[in-house]
Amino acid sequence: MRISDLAKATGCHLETVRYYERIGLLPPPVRSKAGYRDYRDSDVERLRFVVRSRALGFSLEEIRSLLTLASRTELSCKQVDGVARMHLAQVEAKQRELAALATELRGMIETCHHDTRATCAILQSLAG
Amino acid sequence: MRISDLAKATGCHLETVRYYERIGLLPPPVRSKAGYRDYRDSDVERLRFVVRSRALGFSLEEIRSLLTLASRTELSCKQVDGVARMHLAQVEAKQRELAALATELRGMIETCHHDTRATCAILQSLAG
DNA sequence: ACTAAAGTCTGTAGCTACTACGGAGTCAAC
DNA sequence: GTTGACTCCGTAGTAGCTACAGACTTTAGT
Repeated sequence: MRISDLAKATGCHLETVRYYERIGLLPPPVRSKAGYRDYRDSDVERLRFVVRSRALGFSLEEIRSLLTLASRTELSCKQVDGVARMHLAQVEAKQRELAALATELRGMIETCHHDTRATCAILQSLAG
Repeated sequence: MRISDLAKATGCHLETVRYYERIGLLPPPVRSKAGYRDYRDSDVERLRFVVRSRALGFSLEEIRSLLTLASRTELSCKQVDGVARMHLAQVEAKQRELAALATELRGMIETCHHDTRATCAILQSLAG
């Protein structure tokens, strides 16, 4: 399977596949005589895992950890759970941050009387 | 006023001040004989505007626009309003995205029976 | 067999918004 | 005069890609 097939099978951008290999997130695949990358089904699985984890907002470092953890199937999944909970906590923190932002932005926008910029409530609010 | 004073007065990191100057967000200030930057009160105001806008999540390009708009005090603030509303819409979009993420993460975490990694619902969910 | 198009290779540079460094010069206090 | 704090500039690093350029290979069509 060539790199474009892998990309299609996973929904991952082709250049991103090479990037993931470069940073060691994907193992270097076998090469054809001409030097073309040749992927297996297991590579599709691994990259799917990465793509799905990225879609859930995990960082590449978190994904690296998850992949390492996943490889030892016989051990407890406590640490996996830990990574997921930690990430959820970060997402929730970001949610609170954005909620505060949105409230403030809405306040600013509502206060504006749509007059000239000299008296614009938005600009005044941004000025502090 | 020297750069560290400006930084203190605005809560902006010192190196960030130089960065903002380099990218043209702040005007190059007068220099002392020895080449040290010498800031005025108007620079404090402008940088405060930038810092506050950044805290509200505006991008540097949006801030650049806002600063340009703000300088023509006699004109309507319609465009200012537009920038703010656009930004709010982006924040709200991000909120929806994070809400979906959080829901999915919570589902994953709750489904996990805390057994071995081979049967871990989190890992299975990430695998697709 | 020949050609043209499509695919692949590597390495490098760009993006956002900073932050950190090295090595040199400057200023203020003791 | 010397120590320490400050400032200067230019460059490189961060995350997570994405986009080239220029060379090579494969594939499809004639």
